[in-house]
Amino acid sequence: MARKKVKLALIANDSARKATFNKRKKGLIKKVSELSVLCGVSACAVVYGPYEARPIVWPSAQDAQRVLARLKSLPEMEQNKKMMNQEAFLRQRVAKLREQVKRQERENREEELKELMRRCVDGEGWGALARAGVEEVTALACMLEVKAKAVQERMEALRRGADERFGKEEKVVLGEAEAAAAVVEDLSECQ
Amino acid sequence: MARKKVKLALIANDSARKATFNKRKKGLIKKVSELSVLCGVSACAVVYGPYEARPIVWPSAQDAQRVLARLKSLPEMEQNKKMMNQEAFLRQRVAKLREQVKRQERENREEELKELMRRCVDGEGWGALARAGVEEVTALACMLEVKAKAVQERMEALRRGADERFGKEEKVVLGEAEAAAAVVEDLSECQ
DNA sequence: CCAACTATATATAAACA
DNA sequence: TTGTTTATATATAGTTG
Repeated sequence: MARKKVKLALIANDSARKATFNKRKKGLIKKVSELSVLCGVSACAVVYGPYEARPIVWPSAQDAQRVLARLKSLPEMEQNKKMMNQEAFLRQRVAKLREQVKRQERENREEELKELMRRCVDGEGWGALARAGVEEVTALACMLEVKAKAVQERMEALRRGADERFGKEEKVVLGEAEAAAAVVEDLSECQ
Repeated sequence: MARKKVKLALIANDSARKATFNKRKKGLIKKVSELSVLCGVSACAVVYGPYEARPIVWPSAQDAQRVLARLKSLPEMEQNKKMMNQEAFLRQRVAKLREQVKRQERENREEELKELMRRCVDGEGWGALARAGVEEVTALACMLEVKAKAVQERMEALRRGADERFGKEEKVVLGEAEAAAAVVEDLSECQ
């Protein structure tokens, strides 16, 4: 950020990397503390340096421990169970959706639509729509609308069913499980 | 840090504080990720916002858990010294990653649609929609609606033009080409 | 390697849209 | 209010001693 723009990649030169590390670590801590003070929020940062055995932590270990406690409070079994339940539930709904969509089919126009689609994905691209006759394209538009509506309605019904099926408490727990999962995923970049 | 130097204290004005929070949260996450990449170190940040139920975490929950586990193994005295506000850091990371995923999905939407269409016309039939994931089908529905609308609008404009200019074949063809282009463009409205 | 010193790159507070 | 733009304040890469 000075004298020259630095490419966002591991700094090859060893001493340069260390120097940058120390400078930026300091700046980062400052930023965190400023955010915390200016906005009155709880915030923390942890940096495991390759040059230090222990991580630099700001502002306190208590916050980190609280986070850990929250994550731990979600039994993994519970999480997996509920996630599986949800997945199975969704699968079931998807199966119903398939039938619904099938019912919407109108055999006569099916082949027309398929033919147009075939042209769209087979070299011609979307321009195939323009090259098709006006009536054909109009029919396609109509069919697409019908199909889209059917799919969306099915999706909504799916969501309503999910809401009924899962009680409030369960939903909260589920949300927490998701949050936990998200948290777990997002930390993957930390060494 | 601009226009005027800000005193390091809680920002009294509520909206100003919120604005600053969002700006600095973003900047902090960027700094953390840069430090991590440039120096090849593990680092994370957690920000508990007063505006969000869950903390912003960077870079991922897995790393956070590892970091937290490591911190736990440290004597408490040590912890207090080195701990940073991890939860907020982690929250930020999650938000950032989600944005990236969103952007990527948006870019790929066109291809996904074509792939789905390909499956529909290549043996699987409409059941391909059902076998696709819920999110995929929902996105498809959105795209179909947008495309259908674009096509119909173009067709109407085309007909109006045709009524005015009796059988100018060339003009009509040109209009249809425009319609094709419009259809492609309008996908940006999806999610 | 550290500290200090610029020249630039970034971040961002206010002003605007 | 949310998103841009602008003018400054900060952060920091490369340099020097």
